[in-house]
Amino acid sequence: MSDTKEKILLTALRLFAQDGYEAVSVSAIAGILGMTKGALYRHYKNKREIFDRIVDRMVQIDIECAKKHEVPEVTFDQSLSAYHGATMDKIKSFTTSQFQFWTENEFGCDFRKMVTLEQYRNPEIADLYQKVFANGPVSYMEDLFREMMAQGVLKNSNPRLLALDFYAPFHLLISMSDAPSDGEKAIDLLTAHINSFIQKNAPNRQSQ
Amino acid sequence: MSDTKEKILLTALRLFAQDGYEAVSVSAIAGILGMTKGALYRHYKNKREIFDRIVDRMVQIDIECAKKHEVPEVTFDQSLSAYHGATMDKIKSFTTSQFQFWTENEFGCDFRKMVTLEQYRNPEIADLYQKVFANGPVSYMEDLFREMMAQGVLKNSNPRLLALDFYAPFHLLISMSDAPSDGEKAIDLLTAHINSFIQKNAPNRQSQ
DNA sequence: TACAGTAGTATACGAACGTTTACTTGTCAA
DNA sequence: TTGACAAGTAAACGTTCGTATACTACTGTA
Repeated sequence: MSDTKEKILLTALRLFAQDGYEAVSVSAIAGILGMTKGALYRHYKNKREIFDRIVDRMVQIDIECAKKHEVPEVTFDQSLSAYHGATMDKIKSFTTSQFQFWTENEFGCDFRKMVTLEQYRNPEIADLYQKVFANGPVSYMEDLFREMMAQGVLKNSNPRLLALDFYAPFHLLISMSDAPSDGEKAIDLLTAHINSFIQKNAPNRQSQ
Repeated sequence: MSDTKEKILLTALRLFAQDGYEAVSVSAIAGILGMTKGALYRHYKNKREIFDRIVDRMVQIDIECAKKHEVPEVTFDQSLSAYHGATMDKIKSFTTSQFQFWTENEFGCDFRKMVTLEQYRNPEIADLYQKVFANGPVSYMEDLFREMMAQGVLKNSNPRLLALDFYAPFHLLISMSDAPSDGEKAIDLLTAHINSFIQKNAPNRQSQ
């Protein structure tokens, strides 16, 4: 059936991520797939629709991902320091899997680049960029950390500043992963950062 | 004399920063300046040359900036904690002035955006992006911190990790500053981050 | 077997692209 | 006063753009 439609979407995304929407021609997309641009219009009504379907796809992936990582409440009693460890482990595994998605998964990586390239000419994409890669994660972590502080599973400090300290290296290491040879693996630096963060911000032990 | 040539350069940069090089037409640049595109070719031999001259200009600004901020050696004896404070104050003022350049100065801000948009299709620009905004600053801070640790004016730890912790919020806050309304000012968060960083990483006092 | 629908090609459309050319000014020194 | 030069316009060049149309081949079903 519509295997072609999917190939068009992925090929277009790959090109949009490298050159930007405007710099990619419909002929180029079709050419890579060994067809003429006329055929492409059987599957999408115009070039813009391909872009929109890509964004739709990402939104759908994001919703599924959020559903999967919905924080299931820890119901049984634990000591604070164990709770800190458990929560932080969850944050750590979620963070590293997100990092791999944005740097190693083809769709994630290309989508991120495409959004990066379109953010300054398209206000909707600018919002999306902030929501997914900048303001959004910081505010999310800020709320999370504030709650953890209130519950005493995180050392008290400025939650927004702490969120910035936690998330910013994630953001920077993604950018650095776009360079061809990085020497040290970005993912190793990320886990080192998270481990150091966890250790530094554990609450003063009052049990165990 | 060549006031027009300068206006062309700045106008082109503004458009390149918003839409990307390919999406900007020569006619658009000329149109904004109230001239026809034919006139533009009196000043630049083609579109690409405008781009190259912009990069040249940035390189020149960078060289001048580096010359101005050449670290003049502190010659007179100081206690370690005072030395830490003095060095960190220098880093702090340099960092905030750099931040303002990339976010508030028109040339700096537009150039940053332009490089961001061109990094995935132009290997030279990719190198430039890494050198100026990612790998470069981290490696620079790493060397600086390593030296400071050796001199005992900074608490011992992993210098690369520390460089990441210091620089990443700078990098992220620049991205966040591109969003129209930020609520809290990015520059205030940056100085809060730096202050917190200085306080956390001061060496254990052994004098004063 | 006839036919409707799908997915493709080939081609054409007008517009816009980067670039070049021929021509018109204004300015200033010989 | 003349003439070279600098800086501009208007128009055209060949190409490519996104999109539309007419037509063809294949496929499954009535």
